[in-house]
Amino acid sequence: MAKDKFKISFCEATAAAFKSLYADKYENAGDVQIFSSNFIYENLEKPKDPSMGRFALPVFRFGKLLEDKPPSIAAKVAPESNKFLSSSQNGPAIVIIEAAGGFLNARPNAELAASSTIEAVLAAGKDYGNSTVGQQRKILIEYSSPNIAKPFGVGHLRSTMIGNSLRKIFKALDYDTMGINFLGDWGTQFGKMIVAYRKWGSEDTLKNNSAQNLLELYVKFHETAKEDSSLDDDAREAFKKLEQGEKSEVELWEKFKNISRTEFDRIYKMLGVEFDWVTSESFLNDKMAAAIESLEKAGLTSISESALIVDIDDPQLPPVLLRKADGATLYATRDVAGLFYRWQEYKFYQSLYVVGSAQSDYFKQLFKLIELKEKAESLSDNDRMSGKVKHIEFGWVKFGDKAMSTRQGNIVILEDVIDKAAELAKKRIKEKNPKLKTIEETSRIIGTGAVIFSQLSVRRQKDVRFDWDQVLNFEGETGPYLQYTHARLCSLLRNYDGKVTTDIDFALLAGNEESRVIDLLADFPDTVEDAARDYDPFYIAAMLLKLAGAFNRFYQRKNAQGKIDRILSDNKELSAARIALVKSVQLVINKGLYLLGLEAPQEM
RNA sequence: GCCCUCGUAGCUCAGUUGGAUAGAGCAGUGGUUUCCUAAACCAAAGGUCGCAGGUUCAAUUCCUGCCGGGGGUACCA
Repeated sequence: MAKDKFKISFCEATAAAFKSLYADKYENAGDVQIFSSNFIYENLEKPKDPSMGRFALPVFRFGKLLEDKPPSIAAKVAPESNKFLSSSQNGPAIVIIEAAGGFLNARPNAELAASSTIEAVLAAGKDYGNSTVGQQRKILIEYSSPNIAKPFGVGHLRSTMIGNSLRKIFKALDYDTMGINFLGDWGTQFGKMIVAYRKWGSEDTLKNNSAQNLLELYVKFHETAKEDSSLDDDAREAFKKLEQGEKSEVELWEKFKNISRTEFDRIYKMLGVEFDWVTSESFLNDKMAAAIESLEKAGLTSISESALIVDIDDPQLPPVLLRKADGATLYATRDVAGLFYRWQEYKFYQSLYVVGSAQSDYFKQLFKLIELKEKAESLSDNDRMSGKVKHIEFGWVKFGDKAMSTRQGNIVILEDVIDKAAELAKKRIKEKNPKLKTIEETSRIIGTGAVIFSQLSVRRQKDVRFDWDQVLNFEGETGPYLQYTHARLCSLLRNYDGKVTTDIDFALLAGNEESRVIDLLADFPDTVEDAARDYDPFYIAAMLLKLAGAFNRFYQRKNAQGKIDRILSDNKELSAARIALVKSVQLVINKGLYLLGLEAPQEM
């Protein structure tokens, strides 16, 4: 929670009330617990129901200390605190405190909350929600990282969008952020592709719609290999040749790679996803030997079943394989080399790997390996990356009741989904707003917005179901709902013929609906920090939905006559006050959508 | 077998370090537009929080066991 003046006043007032009401207990206990305003501050909570107040102090746990019953404590302290508040200030009390059972609920003075919040938002503008907590510390975020020679499926979307959003969030908090796309362009799978291509493919396979053709080859390989395991041996052999630099294998590999790269670039552009560094596994080919050597030097390696391994001293985890029995390397070999390389190169504050939870054991292995190595080298804390590298895991994208798996061909092509969503959006625009000039562009924005938001509106750790009906529904808790609300706010701003200013009567914004909107606006900076702390953009998505809902209720509020209480009316003073709130909401929704990686249309 | 993870309304999900009558959206029901964009808003309806114990003033939240889904478990990435 942000240190705002409302909370500070509340804490000082209640601490004073406790001291005077329970003077004998205070004498014995001293300046601890509820007698300390700092302690109270740390124990503030947010009520479940916003109508109960903006923040609250539960007093249950102080029953023993005060030898009093919680409801009785609250009932005594509330009026005493209020008395303290009104006597210590001239003018109206800054917060009003109410007892409710064992809780002390606090409601900031609506007019003061409106002025401090709206002034803060409008002064900061697009920078509202930013902070300097990052202090330019280096943070690496690896995300997306699809495998070459496979199509970009909905399954890749989760990592891509979570990472893309985290990159923006950390940038907003002034971290020196580096988004990394680590393409899978090496490994036995390319042996498989080469074998499959030679068996069933031709030049044509690489021409039209070739990414799709590559997928078919890949799936066919796995289907056939189930019956005939000699194919797997062939694949290992082909990869070994590739790794040894055999010309015909390398040529094929490069063709696969180029096809995929072109495809990926197009998709990232469509999604608005950015990276600061696009690298790949093969980039590390010449760095693996040194990595292995350093592990050997640290005395960590051994030979087991003719493979080179690091036994990581953990009964729960298997050893890390660095070299297979046939001498070829593995993904882990490259990842380890990559870890060392990035640490050496960037000396990061943190390095994040946005990768599915299926690989959580694997990351535990890697981190353990680092820990052992740095211990063996007896590095100083400053020189250790141990503890700075994190696996940001997330749940599966499920399709039907199965996890999406390229190998089983259970995959939905991302582009198909976006196309379908955009098409539907276009249809809706033609019905609702046929005069819109930018139909094509706007329907694209809405379609991608729907798809992206579907990935961010569930907590990171949980599986997310891909369901056509849900993705193509633009109502309720969806990206298009937020975008629509934004367009509506922009429309109000267009219709207002004055200038937006904070030179207004904030008392006109003291209604319940307005106060709810204002509370949420005030929470936004905290929400951004929460999202960074838990590496989960979901917090922002959830907050925006609440904000949009709160605004829409305000927008459609009816007066006593049952008519809409319009934001813009003949009452100039009222319109000026309301438009300042409108502008604030528009800025925050715009910023929030940006941090999530969605575009915010002006009109739709 | 062992390890990890999840189990909340018909469906999809929230529920912050334990706290106030467990909240939204979708679907379904009823309503709101002389139109500041109805992709919206309002109302009613819908729940033994997987099951059983335990810790606590207080458990959906923490601990143990069981049941059920998913994942992982050295030469895939």
